[in-house]
Amino acid sequence: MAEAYDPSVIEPKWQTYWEENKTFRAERRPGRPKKYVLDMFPYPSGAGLHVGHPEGYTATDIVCRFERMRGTDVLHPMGWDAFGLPAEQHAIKTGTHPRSTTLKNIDNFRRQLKMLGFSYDWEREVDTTDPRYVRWTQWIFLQLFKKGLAFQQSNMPVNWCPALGTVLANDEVTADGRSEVGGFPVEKLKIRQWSLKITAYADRLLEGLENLDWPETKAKQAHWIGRSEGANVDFEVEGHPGARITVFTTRVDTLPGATYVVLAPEHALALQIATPEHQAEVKRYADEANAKSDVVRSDATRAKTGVPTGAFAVNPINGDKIPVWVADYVIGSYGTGAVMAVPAHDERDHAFAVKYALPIVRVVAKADGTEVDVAKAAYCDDGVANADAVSRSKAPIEQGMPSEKVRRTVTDWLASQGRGSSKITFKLRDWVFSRQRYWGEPIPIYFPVTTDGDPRKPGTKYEIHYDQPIPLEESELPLLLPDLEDFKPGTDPAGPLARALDWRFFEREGKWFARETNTMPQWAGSCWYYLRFVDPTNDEAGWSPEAYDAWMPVDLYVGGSEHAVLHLLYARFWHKVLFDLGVVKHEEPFQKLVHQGLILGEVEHIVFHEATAVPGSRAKREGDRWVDAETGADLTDRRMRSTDLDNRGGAFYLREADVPVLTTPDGEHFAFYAASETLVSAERAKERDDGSFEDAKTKKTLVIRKVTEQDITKRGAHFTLNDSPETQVLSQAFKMSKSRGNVVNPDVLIKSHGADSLRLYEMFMGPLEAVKPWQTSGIEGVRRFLERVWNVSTTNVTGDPADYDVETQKLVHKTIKKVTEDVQALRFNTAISAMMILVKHLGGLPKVPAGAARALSLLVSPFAPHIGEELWQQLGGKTSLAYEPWPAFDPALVKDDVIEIGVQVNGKARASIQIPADADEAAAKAIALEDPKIKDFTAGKTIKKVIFVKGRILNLIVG
RNA sequence: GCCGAAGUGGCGGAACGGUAGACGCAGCGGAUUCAAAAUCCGCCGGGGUAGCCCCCCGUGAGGGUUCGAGUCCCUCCUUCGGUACCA
Repeated sequence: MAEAYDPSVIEPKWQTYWEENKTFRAERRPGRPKKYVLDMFPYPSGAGLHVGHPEGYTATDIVCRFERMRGTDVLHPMGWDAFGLPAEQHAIKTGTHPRSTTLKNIDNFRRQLKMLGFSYDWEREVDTTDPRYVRWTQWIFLQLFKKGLAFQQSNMPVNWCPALGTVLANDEVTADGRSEVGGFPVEKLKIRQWSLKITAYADRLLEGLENLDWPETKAKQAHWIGRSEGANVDFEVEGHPGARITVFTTRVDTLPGATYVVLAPEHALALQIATPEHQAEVKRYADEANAKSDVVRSDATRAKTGVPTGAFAVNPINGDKIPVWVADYVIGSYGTGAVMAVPAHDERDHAFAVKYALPIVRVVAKADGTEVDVAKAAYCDDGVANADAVSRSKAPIEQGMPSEKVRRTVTDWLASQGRGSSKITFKLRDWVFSRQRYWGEPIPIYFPVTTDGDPRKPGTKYEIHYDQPIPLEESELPLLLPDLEDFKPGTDPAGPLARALDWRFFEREGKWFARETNTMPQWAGSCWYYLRFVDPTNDEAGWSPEAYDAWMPVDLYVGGSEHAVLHLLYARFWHKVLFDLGVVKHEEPFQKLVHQGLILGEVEHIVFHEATAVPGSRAKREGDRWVDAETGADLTDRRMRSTDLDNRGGAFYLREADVPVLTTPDGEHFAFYAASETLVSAERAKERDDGSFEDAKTKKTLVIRKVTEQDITKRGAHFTLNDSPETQVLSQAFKMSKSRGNVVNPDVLIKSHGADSLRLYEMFMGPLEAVKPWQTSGIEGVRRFLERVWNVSTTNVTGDPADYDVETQKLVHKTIKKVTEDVQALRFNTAISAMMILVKHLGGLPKVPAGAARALSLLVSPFAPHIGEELWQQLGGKTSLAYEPWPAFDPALVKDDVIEIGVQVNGKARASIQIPADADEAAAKAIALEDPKIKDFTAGKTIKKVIFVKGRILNLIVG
């Protein structure tokens, strides 16, 4: 008896072998096909790998190992997207330099990935924070700058939190304009920002999607780009000969029905044209709108508000004088920041017109000419022009003219009058590219400084001329970050780099200059890493044309769908810019894209109890739980945001119960609840944003209790409690999160079951793209499978061809066919089940043919490479099987001579029969009619019709 | 609201328009064992009948197309993801 399967021995053995032999070094050999298979490289967080990483990485690894065995040259690299906020936050807390944190985390990630046996070419590892990498990120920025695609905007509104000394993203700001962390006031500050002109590529980014083999992500990007065709129309303003309001509309056919014009609060003309008696009101309204957070402003369910300017615009199509309003439902940054309002045919305009009693004029009828009642709701569909449209228009509209034609007619007429033109508008905005942070690529730009001395010395007066940006010479790259001691954001929105005075200011030929202190966003490094992988150590260029030709484009790109829009759109944008520069040769970088599905935690069964809030002062820590100091009862804690609490002179109270919470020294608030005996059925429980649950009716917090499968039974569509069959239980898999405590650690699983089992299980869970709940017992199932693979391949193996029976040969070849096809289609779960069937069969044989065992080790090796290699060696392989030819199947052996097909009578399955594979209809029918069951169903009836699909079905229609 | 994906046993999931539930997990029964673990074998949608034959029902709901629908079409419901005063 051979030794037992022990992954802890064979896995390190083969990992060392691959490393020492550089088994997976990517090389191009003449005359071979190539495949560039790319994983989205990770941000090396301190938490290490989670089970989501190996999912996509195993999928690509299987493809790569399979392709190598089929003679393909494979590029399969890995690297680190290593700039980013967590390392910087860690630095602020601990004073550890982000570089050392980052390097430590990278080491940990690399160790974990190597333990999983991925066939990366580790000589191509890239790190976006490496100066040799940063150099070329900055080089690309300079190209963008020189093409005018990187530019500064001086008054980009940002969320500035003075208390935290930092700029916040929109989702870090609460609805009432405070910081999510700490609840400090947030101001809208207009600061100078770098932007990239991605909008210049909007059309090409949209068109480029067409021929890509991408999933629904294409639709998401198209939606994000948001192209709309319409027209700009100019309205003159009465009493302001120079002023002209340009509106963008997609429904220029409704122009005769425009009864007022609305400007965004930030529109430049708003204050200018407001009449004296309306000035103050317009100003107040604009200020209020500006103070509102974007979250509040974009809440479409909010009632519309607005104020009149007192001014009147002239509708160019009929000369009508219509009022000009200011309202925040019009967005300043989309279109022209002004709309013509046609309440009869636009929902928002309708709601606004009803509220402020503005006239509603109907100019579109249904296609058949019938008029729609627009008193209650707008009619927004296309239709035909009605009589009013004709009478109210100087343009040659005819009654009954379809909307599409009216649009062309009106646009042409406006153009001829010089009052409008057709226009295409995009939702896509330019990409704000600067961050007021330390741990990012410095922007390789500096500015002239006028000063009365050395601007590095305190008290020196100086002025930085941001309007005169100067790019660094390419030879001066990379521009590296200065070493800082203190990474805290300060009072200066220019960011922490502004404090590195020796770095920031420099003197050249008697003149002073100041470097840009903003850094690039984390997206920058990931915008081109796939290009660096083809030539990772090149110091003459980001990549050479030869290396590019050898490997690009990326043939398969696998990563999470959370990057469906931003990363994938930004990278495509840079690629197109590089294409225009002639340094890349394809318009699109990623040919085929697949998103692996999220892996959720194990399913939890949850029972809800009514709860009573307990004052924070009574909560006592006991081990890792909280108890009520008075009653000794277990308490459930809930972390609260200060904005959800009542602040009474510095003491925070729960709103729902008027009970004080516990506030920790670092400003976190915890509410506590004691469970009551009263159960609440799951259909009444509603999950809150913070993960806690409330009663949908009473809005009161519910306490949860986890139960096991033994405690519950499925009744109808739901699980209910055995002890209380009316109480529904919530059975749900939640997203893995530290706070929920349902995170599965790959290190632990590798230790207990081995990397091969983990890889195999993740592929066996279900389709790659699907969201799937984790099930630890499932990994034990695939572990058993690997044990069986091991046992059939190491025990009783016979080299005698006489023992290789035909049935086994057939099954081996069918399995080869199935696995080959499934791997090519990325259907790994069904490929594994096919191998399970083969192993089951081999296990039942008195002796296992060596040919079958060898085929099995080859087939299993892309999925579970360590056991594959080990068995291959034990079966006589002299070297790694990584380049062993993938087994071919014999078509003759895949076909069966006798097959089983179903027989239906009147479309209902009644029996199955064995027939020769090449049997024709008559033969099949004859055999079927001999079958006793079929005889029963056809007895005394005539066969009216026979449907026969060769190899599939026989259907007898009788009557 | 809009766009997209998906609803199949106790659970994860299979199924070119052709015998629904492959494969695995959990469960049940048996073999092995002094015993247990491990392993191996068998059963495993619901109901009827009853042991092993067989019949009926069954892929979110309701219609439709078809000899035949989990699969195609229409309407609706639910879940998940994205997005949202975008004129």
